[in-house]
Amino acid sequence: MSTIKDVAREAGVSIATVSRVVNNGPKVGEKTKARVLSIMAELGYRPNENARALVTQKSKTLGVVIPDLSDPFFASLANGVDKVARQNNMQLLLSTGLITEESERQAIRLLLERRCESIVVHSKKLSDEEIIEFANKVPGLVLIDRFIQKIADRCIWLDNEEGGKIAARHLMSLGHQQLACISSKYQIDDPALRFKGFKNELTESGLSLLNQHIVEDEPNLQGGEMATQKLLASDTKFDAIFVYNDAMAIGAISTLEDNGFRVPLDVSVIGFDDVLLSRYSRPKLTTLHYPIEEMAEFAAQLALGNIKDVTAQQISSGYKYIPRLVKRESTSLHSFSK
Amino acid sequence: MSTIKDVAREAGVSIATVSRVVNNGPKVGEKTKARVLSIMAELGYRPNENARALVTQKSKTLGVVIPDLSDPFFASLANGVDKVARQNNMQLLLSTGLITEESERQAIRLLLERRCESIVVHSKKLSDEEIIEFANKVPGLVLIDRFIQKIADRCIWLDNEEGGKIAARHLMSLGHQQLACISSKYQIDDPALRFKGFKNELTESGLSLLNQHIVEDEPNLQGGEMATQKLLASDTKFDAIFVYNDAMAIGAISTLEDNGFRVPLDVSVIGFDDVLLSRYSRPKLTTLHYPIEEMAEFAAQLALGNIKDVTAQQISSGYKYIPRLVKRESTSLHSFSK
DNA sequence: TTGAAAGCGTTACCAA
DNA sequence: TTGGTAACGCTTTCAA
Repeated sequence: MSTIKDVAREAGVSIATVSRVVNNGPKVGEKTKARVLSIMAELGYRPNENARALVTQKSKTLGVVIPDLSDPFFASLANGVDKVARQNNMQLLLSTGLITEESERQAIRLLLERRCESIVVHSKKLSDEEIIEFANKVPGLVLIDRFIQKIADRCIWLDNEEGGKIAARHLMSLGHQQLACISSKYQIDDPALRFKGFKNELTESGLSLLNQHIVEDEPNLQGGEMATQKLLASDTKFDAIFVYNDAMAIGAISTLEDNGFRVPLDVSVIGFDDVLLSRYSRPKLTTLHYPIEEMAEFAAQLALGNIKDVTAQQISSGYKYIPRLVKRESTSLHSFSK
Repeated sequence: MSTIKDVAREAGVSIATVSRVVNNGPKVGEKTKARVLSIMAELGYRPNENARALVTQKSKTLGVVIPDLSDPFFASLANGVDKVARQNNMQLLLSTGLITEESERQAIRLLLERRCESIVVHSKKLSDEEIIEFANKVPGLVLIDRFIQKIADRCIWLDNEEGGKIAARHLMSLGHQQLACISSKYQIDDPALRFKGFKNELTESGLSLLNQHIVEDEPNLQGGEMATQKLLASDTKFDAIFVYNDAMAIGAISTLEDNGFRVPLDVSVIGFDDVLLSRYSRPKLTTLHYPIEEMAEFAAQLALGNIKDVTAQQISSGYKYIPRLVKRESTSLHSFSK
């Protein structure tokens, strides 16, 4: 691959001049410019970005740390960041970190070694302290899907608790009174917060959520099916289910129908996330929209320093997103005839 | 961010020594090594990969060119490449190219400028000639989902035509005789090849495919629904449908059931791709598995030069993958009672 | 308008 | 076992 020197030699000019031509620099004679340009084309010259990064101290690279791309959720996240990267003439450098503390740490380090000045981090395992440390070191590091008070102004997160409340209100507004929940068996924050909000909202309306009305399983299709079987086996009565995510919700619907229940006629089902799946299910799933791509785009802009006017609100509680209720076909007015 | 010089100064050694420590180089005194290591930790020193890339002439980066990450298909592709990158201590640099000729070209160029020596390219718009030119320039450039004879040994592609044949055989083996097709309205290679294979296989068995039995629409859920309505409206008889992709197939099932047809009892439906969706649909979709992630992993290994023994077969027709039939619930024996 | 040269942070070779 | 130094390909002053 030819270098700036080759071009300079062939064109009979100095490398400084070639550099000026490459960068559309000022003050280059029309004739020299034309000659250099033609030599560049002839040689197929392409400037070496690594060398540029070294001298200019900027990498033209937007880093993103996620477990991997196999989960559509993270693919959407990465896609949002990539969109912004492209808008800003930068490229996406992916650093996948699985879900161990050490690999998350390593993923961030690799980005730092490439002198990536803007980084969107999704991390569940690293301690608050370590993340804060990284954040202090890198002004362009931003946290997505997690809230840490000390770096609140760099956190972009979803209010899961409010999501639970919205689900509760929706179900109650339809006349449902016997609510059940299907949760994830993994004890991370998200499910806990969603059901906390859900439960609190019920309580405020004088309804209660019995323990036997909450079942747990793997957060996927099969998990949803299994959980629903447990629910049916437990012989409790319910006319609506709030499910941890869309995949489980679809599993729940499947099992309900296999057991003679019609959704939403006999039982309403509401999911969470609003992934692609929810529009493909029959009946189409009512769910809470998790605007991950939008959040990721915002996070990227924030990392790039493109967000200017920040309110006091945002400085203290970060950039909080509220899930939006998407009414489709899996919930409907409770039929009191039953 | 501190540099190797800072570490050298603080530790009272030369930068050469620090470099040796960093790279676990040979011949470094235990005591100096320990001292340097502790200074490095203290300063939070991280080697600058850009500088390294400049001097070593390797980027530790695996490039991938795709339209974007919003399509799960491309996300899987990228995920496959990323897996291999990680196994080889490299990182994924994403270059998204939309679907215009110029942006595909630009996406490849950006990767070249970063001196990415291994690149997995998905390109539909660039001409064969231009791709060959790039390939000649970069030994580590590999083409996925496309076959070009002159660089056959660097092409990883799916035999769409064979996929169509497999679908035809499956449907015929179930006793179906009145076949219909739902295709994509976009005239790219894939649908054309799939239906060509399908049709040919029918012909060989003495069955024919009438023109009014082929309808087209957008390759998504709604498109599948619309296409199916057209099919029903045309008043032709059919007992099985071969659909361009899973999304359309799910739309087809939905419309069929809305019109009183039971799948697979009255009509068998077979899709293509085997995306996540197909396992979530009811009935679960019978489809042809497109092993894109596996293909992407292989492509990445090939780009890295990790594939050694190549057969004559592969040199002449590239790395050809055959879609695999996945029997689920949307196809079944034709009931002759009807 | 052009060129010379310093410097970006490394690695790797040659001496010591 | 260590250090000095050229070189990687480029940008950016400073002079001319």
